[in-house]
Amino acid sequence: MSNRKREILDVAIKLFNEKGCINTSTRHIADDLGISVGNLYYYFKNKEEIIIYIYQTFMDEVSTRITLLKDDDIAFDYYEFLIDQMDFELNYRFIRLEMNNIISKYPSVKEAFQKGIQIKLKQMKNLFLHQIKYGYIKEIEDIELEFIISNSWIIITQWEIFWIINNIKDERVRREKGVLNLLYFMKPYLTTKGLENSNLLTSIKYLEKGTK
Amino acid sequence: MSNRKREILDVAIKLFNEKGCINTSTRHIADDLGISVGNLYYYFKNKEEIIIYIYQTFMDEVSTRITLLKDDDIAFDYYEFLIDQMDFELNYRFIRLEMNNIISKYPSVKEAFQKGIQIKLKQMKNLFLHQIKYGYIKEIEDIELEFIISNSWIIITQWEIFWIINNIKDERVRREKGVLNLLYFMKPYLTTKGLENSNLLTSIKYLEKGTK
Amino acid sequence: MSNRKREILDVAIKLFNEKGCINTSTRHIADDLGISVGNLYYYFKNKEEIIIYIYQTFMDEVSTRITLLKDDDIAFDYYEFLIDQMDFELNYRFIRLEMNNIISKYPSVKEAFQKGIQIKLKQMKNLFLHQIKYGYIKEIEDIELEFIISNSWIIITQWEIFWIINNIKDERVRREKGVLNLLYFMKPYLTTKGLENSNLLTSIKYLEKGTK
Amino acid sequence: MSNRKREILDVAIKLFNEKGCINTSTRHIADDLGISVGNLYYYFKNKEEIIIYIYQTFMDEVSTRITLLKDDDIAFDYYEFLIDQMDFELNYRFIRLEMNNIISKYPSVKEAFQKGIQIKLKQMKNLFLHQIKYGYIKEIEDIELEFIISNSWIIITQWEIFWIINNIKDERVRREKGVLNLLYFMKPYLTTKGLENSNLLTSIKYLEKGTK
DNA sequence: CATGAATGAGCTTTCATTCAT
DNA sequence: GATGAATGAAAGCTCATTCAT
Repeated sequence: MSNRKREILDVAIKLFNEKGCINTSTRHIADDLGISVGNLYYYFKNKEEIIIYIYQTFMDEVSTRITLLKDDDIAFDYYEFLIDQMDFELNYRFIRLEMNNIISKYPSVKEAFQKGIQIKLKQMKNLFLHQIKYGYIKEIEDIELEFIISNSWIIITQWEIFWIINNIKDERVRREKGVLNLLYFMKPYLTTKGLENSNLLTSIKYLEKGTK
Repeated sequence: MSNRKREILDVAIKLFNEKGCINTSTRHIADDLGISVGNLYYYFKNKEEIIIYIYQTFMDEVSTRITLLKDDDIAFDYYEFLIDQMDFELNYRFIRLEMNNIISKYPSVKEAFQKGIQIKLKQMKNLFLHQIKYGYIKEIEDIELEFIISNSWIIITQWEIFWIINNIKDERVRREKGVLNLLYFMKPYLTTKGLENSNLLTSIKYLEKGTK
Repeated sequence: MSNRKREILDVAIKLFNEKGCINTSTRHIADDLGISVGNLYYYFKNKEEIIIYIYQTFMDEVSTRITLLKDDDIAFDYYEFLIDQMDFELNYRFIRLEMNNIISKYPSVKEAFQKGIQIKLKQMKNLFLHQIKYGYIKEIEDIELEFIISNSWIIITQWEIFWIINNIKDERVRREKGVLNLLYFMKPYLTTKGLENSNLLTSIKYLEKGTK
Repeated sequence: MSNRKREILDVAIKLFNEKGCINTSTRHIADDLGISVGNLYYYFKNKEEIIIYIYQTFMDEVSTRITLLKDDDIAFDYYEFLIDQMDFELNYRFIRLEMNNIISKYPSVKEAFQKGIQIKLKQMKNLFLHQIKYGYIKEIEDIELEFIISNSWIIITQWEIFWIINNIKDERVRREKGVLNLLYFMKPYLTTKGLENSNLLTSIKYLEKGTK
């Protein structure tokens, strides 16, 4: 990918996160970069394509970040995973926050989202099954597991709007709250072994100090 | 409130839910009602005010719907409450789905949202404390309770986007999935007494049949 | 139709004829009239609609101009009909001259054109049949008649481009040449009775003087 | 002319005929050929020049195609001439169909057209005079001949728009109709000798079968 | 010869809002 | 109360053309 294309995407991501994707015009992006609109359209055939490229970048980064769990008796590292994950997701906040508006305005983006979500859900299921197998997470019936996973997805992607409305203005603080949201969500599903051997509880304690 | 004002709000709500708030123009609302744009602006000074009024209507209805729990030893009626609650929330879906865009475009709406969320959270907390007091829900430390409640809010308000992206096209089916999301979310917090005496488990079973 | 709507159409017709329909932007029209573009779009939902309205106006005027031939033994008045017809057609020159470009850019205009042409062809056929019946025009086989009529249409609608390229700059002179094109085209089909009793030959003579 | 220049013209002609000259961008031409826009502008200083070159190519081919009638007593071969002529004109349809737009957008193209038309008219006149001399076509006064020739030009160049609007979608069928337009146009001017000795009538019969 | 990045003006269209009547 | 004409800014996008390399 050419440098300029990268630059456009970077500026677009920045502005989308700052002001919202819907509220950011192609001219805004061009102006911010100091190029002409025509030039922007030389690299991308329309705004939809910009969004799709951003989403692909996002998904690519997601893939490289996957904690590949080998089939070993090892507890999941909640802290590292979540801090890392959410930190990086902040760079693409607009995707979660404006998902519905984006979908209804740019239909082909919806397809990209649908593919992306399938991958995420599979990864999450594998993670759960692994932790169940080695006794870190309690046995769960399959149908319940499906809903636990969808609840995880909802919390992972939608926590931020809650803290925005609750007027937490510091992005970093928000993110820590978001991590706590997920840690507390997971807590009841852990076995005694899970609570004793994973870093879930210590992570909670560590983050709660920071939050105060 | 004058009849006309009410009519405008009703049409606005209808269109916002159908096509999205951002995609619905003031002219569109006026046309649908069969009045002039000028007249619409006689009743509301701008689009922002319409949204705020809708949100107030929404909050008012929320209040009247509150299951006022007396201080009695009685299990919470999950089924009736959630079905009723979510059914009614469908009438204001756009608020949840476009929350972020609305906030960033109409800053004064944010304040209304902030007030509204405080009320909701207080209600939810009372409910939890009541059920804990009578042994239907496990004892929970205060800080954990805060996050359980924020997680509840996130799931209650944000479940729909998950099922939309997962291509569940029937609104009714989506809503039932949403109810299941919350029921499964609550399940681990219930005591044995809670599981035996509340209708949470039977509600789950009942809804799972329908969903298939 | 409101005055403003009429004004917009009039300015549009003027500019379309002067600079071409394709080369005239909606902003040109608005500027020429001294109104805002927004206002123009208040009256017409898009440029296509403007064109269709113009074409309808055109066809309506065509209808009122139809020489309704009763079933009497009377020679067709070439002069009055053609001078009148072509004079008025000058006001809508762009339709003939840019037909192909308009059709390919505004598909729904094509349908309007198609309907219009059918009416025209029917009228022309009736006229021929009437003149044949009373011996002013020679007997013609049906299939030949079809092609004579299509040739008439081609000449009636497309003569102007010939005289433009041949550098006849005066619109009035061009029109007289156009009339002569059609008179000469008709000439071979007239019977002796036709030549003696209609004003075709005298019209030719009259116009030729003017042209020189 | 360099090969590359030729290639550009060929692609331009192809695209102009397919999608219209006005609707074909320089970038489109370059892409179709697989060269850069910059390179295209190395060979032609602007789009206008491309059109002029195409028109010159067109006129050159016209010249080579001229049936040079020697001063012999021989009937004109309508069929071969017209099929050949119109077949080849299909390759430059856009010139006839968009003539007016092209002229008003690219004024210097107009001059080229003007020169071209003069040549054509002269050829046609020679042809008529030759056939009159040997009694195939009736005697015609000079001024009438001028108009017959201009009518021929109009029909030869403008027939297609009629059949396009009449929804004849097959190019080949359209062309045959166009040939018939001209054959029928010529018919009344032929003498008995002309009708008996030329292939005009047989051509008509032959083509009418195909058209049905 | 050839590339392809860059420009800037222009296009059609939408929309919240105002205001004279 | 009610109308609806009017505004002007802004949106997404296209295109002929230029120019450094």
